[in-house]
Amino acid sequence: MAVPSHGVIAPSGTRKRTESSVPKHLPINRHKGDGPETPRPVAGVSFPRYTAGMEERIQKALGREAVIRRPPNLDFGDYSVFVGPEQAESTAQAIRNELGESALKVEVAGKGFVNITLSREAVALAIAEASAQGANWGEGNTNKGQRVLIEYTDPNPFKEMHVGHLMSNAIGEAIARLIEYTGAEVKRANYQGDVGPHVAKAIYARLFPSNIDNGAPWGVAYKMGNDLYESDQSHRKAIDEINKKIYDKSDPGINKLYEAGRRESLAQFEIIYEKLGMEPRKRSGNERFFDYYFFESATAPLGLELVRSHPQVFTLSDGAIVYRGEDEGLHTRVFITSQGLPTYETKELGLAKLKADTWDFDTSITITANEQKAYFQVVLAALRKVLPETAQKIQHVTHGMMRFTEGKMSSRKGNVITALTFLQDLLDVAKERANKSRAGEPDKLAMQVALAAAKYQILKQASGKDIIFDRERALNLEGDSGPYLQYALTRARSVLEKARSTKHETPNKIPEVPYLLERLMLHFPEVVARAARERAPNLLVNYLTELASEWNSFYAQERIIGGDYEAYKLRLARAFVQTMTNGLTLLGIPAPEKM
RNA sequence: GCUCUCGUCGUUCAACGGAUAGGACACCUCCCUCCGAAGGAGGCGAUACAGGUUCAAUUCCUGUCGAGAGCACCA
Repeated sequence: MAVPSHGVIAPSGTRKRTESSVPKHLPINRHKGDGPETPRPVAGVSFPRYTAGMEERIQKALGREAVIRRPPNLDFGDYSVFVGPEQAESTAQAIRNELGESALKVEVAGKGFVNITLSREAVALAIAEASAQGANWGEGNTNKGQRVLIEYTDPNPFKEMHVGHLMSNAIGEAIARLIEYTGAEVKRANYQGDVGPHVAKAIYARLFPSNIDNGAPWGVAYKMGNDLYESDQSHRKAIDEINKKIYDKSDPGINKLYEAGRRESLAQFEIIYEKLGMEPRKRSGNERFFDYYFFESATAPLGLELVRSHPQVFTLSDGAIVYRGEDEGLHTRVFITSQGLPTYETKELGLAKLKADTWDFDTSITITANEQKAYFQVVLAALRKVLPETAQKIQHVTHGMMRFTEGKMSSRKGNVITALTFLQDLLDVAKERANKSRAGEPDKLAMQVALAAAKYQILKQASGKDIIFDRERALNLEGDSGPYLQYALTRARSVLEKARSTKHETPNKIPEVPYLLERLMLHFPEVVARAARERAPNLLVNYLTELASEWNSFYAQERIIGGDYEAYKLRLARAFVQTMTNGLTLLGIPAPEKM
């Protein structure tokens, strides 16, 4: 479904380190002296999954459902669960028995919290695991065997892709990757409005050379057509005529123009998907970045068939066929106009059927702006009566709209920010920095940074809420931002690179007390699992921001190369690089080598 | 008017009914003879209002005020 004319724009940037206040200066790891030997994984032997399994082990000890979380302050421990004052002591004992030597201490605190602090060995093992598992670090199996279809982006041919589509794309792609990472088979779908009044408007503008320069982009033609449509009855009539002709393909001249416009628009979109860093799903062809491309021209007939074959579900009203949702607390919506044309609602029904016919999914997720929430509920209500088994597999995830601080923007007023201009603005700022950076290819880096800035702003917020765009803030590459994460990553990489050339013989010792950095890092798999479960990439964004902050602190305070515990600190740096790289990749944010 | 969503430092975002409400931007102090200052350390600063439920409420319920979105032939 095409994302409608959102208000426009980008978010501003801020928030980080949200999940807890990690004190930066515990009297940790200051002492010298010999720590225990680092546990080493034995080649070819899979070692116990201390971290990924930790929550499960605690859960098992509890014997019932309870929320296990990272405490608000790591002073309390590495895991915390609230069980109430009566149960606290017995629960603590059960957890002690279950965790054994993995836990340094399990204690009752406050009015019924059980706090669990991992042993030094357990933390070190988690860090070793992070590096050893490489690109698989953080993977889960909570969605193993699931087949998930996810539809997002949904730009309309003949119109421009704007920032709203960018939001849908960033959120959809991140959710797709998160769900894949937890074991599901994921197919990406893009649903596009290649028929309908907006197409007629664009074609109408193009039909008459006096209206518009024939070489103008289709997005411009659409705007022109829309203005004409609203300005005069005769234009409106003519455009309605064209709309019909597009549906029934009765006019060769229009058909030709239509085919060209559709092709040109779609090709343009693919270029943007590539810029956005999507992975090609197919080797060649014009449609490469999604597994499936669904079009309204295909869903319309399917939807019409569904509506017409269920006269008991729909009712005739003023010549139109409608669905009355009042009984379900919804409202009435038109499915077939009095002129006999299918509306968006009917096409959506057809889309549900088309999806189900195309791939046998367990779950179908659709990402749209939240202004479509009520509409979607009506469609879903109708679908439950028409295709009940498909209806129950459908989930709707909504995102807020981008709005300007100066006031509301509207596509009808023509002040929409297109996807390309938005990216270009960020790119211009990023370029200034990139040219002064250590990167070998500043242009490439600038694009990576611009993408990071854009996606971070979109993904950092809980979905469903509007994103307020403050241009100055949006273009600020400091503080809570995508580049902040990238910067932390490249500094760690830089240390590792330098360590390769300056080789020191250091004893393989580890500090007795774990650094906060490692204690934070070991939670990565759990964060990924939760973000996937809740379809909430912002949880991962928050966590990575906190992690980057902790790394920057660690880096500022601790001498790594040439310092105490050099080998262990380098191992930590390696684990951090792996965690940040995997996290950024899951979000669809580029992880540069240098910057 | 009806329905839904939302009101948290000056601004913009966190906090899955639990611990001292956490960041960033802005503002004020500090820190590059030392692995990268797109960085680090510190300071200032908030739950719209009124009730209710609960051992415990930013979170759940009711009301008031305020903001946004949706509400029949657009998508």
